[in-house]
Amino acid sequence: MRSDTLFVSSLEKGFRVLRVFRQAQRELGLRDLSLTEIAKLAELDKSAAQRFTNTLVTLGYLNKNPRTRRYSPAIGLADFYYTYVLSNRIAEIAMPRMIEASKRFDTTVNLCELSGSDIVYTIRIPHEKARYEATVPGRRVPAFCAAGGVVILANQPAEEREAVLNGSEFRAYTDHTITDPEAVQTRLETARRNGFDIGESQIIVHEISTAAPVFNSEGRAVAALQIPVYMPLWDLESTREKIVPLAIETARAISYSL
Amino acid sequence: MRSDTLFVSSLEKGFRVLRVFRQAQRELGLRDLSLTEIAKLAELDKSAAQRFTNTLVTLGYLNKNPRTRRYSPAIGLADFYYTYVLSNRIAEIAMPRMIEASKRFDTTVNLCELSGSDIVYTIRIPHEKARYEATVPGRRVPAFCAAGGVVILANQPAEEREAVLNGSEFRAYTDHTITDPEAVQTRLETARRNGFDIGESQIIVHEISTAAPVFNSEGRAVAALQIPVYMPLWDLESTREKIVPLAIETARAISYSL
DNA sequence: ATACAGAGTATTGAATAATAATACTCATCT
DNA sequence: AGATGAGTATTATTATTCAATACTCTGTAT
Repeated sequence: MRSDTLFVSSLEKGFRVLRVFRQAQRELGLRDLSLTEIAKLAELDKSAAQRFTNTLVTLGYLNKNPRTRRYSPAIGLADFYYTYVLSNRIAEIAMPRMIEASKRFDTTVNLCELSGSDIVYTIRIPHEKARYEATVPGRRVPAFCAAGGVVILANQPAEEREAVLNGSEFRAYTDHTITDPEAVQTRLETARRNGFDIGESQIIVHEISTAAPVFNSEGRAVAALQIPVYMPLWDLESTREKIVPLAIETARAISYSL
Repeated sequence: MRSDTLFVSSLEKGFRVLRVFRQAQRELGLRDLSLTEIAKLAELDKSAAQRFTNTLVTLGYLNKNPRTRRYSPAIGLADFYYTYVLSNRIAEIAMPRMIEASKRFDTTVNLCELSGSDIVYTIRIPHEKARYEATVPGRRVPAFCAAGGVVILANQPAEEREAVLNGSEFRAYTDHTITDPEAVQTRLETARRNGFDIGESQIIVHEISTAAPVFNSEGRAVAALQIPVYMPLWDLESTREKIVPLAIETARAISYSL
């Protein structure tokens, strides 16, 4: 049994400070925070907040505006994403194929991977104007209702799928989100049988999201190739006819090269 | 004078561990590392390396392969990029304009910002197949010879520009890289006068890199809009005729909305 | 104009988290 | 079979971190 002496709590506190900026964006719509706000959100006392923010500024991961004294995430954080994607072989293999796929119908093309009960969009080829947060990599959305999450979960061992679903909160993001547990299961079964999933307005209203699973050499779904299109330019029929084959074909091309 | 008691050295050691993965990619071509390699590269003793890697795995920022016992960057690191770009107002304003610009001639379009003596590509709209590391955000390149860096430096106060140049190593990346200090200065002056820069094969052979500065409301260059095109499909003349106006126009549109 | 409250900064003695030396296990190589 | 090095686990020591507190500054209320 691993001992707590192997856990460095000061490091965890430092990351806790970084994470409050994401929380502030999501819950408060704030791009920057005062020291007192950071202390509260990170559940640290004032001098701990002072020490950790000072350290993060010195290391280049936070900026401090000298006039307002408010803190914001710094460009040094982009280094970590770069480090991550450069070690991500799935992303490297997918990238040229996604760029090519994006041109077929002038659509955005994304790669996503499971993380806990979420999926993370790790690579994006933006092609259409959409909400800013849906154009940049790194966004997390719940796996149970996102097309990319559905196809990954559908193609996993049953007990792993159940563990993820049990850790999920089946919350509605739009009026169309499928949250009934039986309907969620049916959707997963259909996705497994079809080899793709189409979600309509599950997270973003008017978005038709098509995804196909990417398999590794052991036959395990490790990622999903996802192509969002938008009503009214696209409808379910045109998506089935054009986007579904493209998603499946691109996902397969990636899988074959893994 | 700020005291060292405000610096949390355990936090710095944790980040030092994360940064060795980037170093391993760059210097050793390795995607994953053993505990002993991490200890060496991070200049930590074995049990410190054990404690920090264990903590980073627990927090979701490193993966440990149970079979090989090697560590690699984890998807949790993408959260930090997302946090950073969501707080980056320049990127948010730039994104739809970059997507649109990308379609004009079917080219990649990038946004970059100065960081130390480097520029970091913070947003990329990939459009052509290129080296993988040139298609994902987060890549750092030296500002003195990259077109994006040249136009940012050219439009900054003289003492800030000199500070960056003095902190730069004028190293050649290709046979074409301009490294002579006088030639670097001439290039900066030309870029300032022209309102754009074109670099040919400065960092990547056969790449023609065009950049125009993005100004904030105080008239300060805060970013650059950069469009790479590749020989032999493009040459200097067609780049001047088509890409330069597009870069300037897109950078201006971004500047006007800041 | 003045007083007050809260945010932010700076200091420091004490506590405990982190250090790092070391023992042990296991796999690989000779 | 024995040696070596990587990795894991343990623990006494120490110095890093904690957190209480003093001080400064700014904005707001009276």
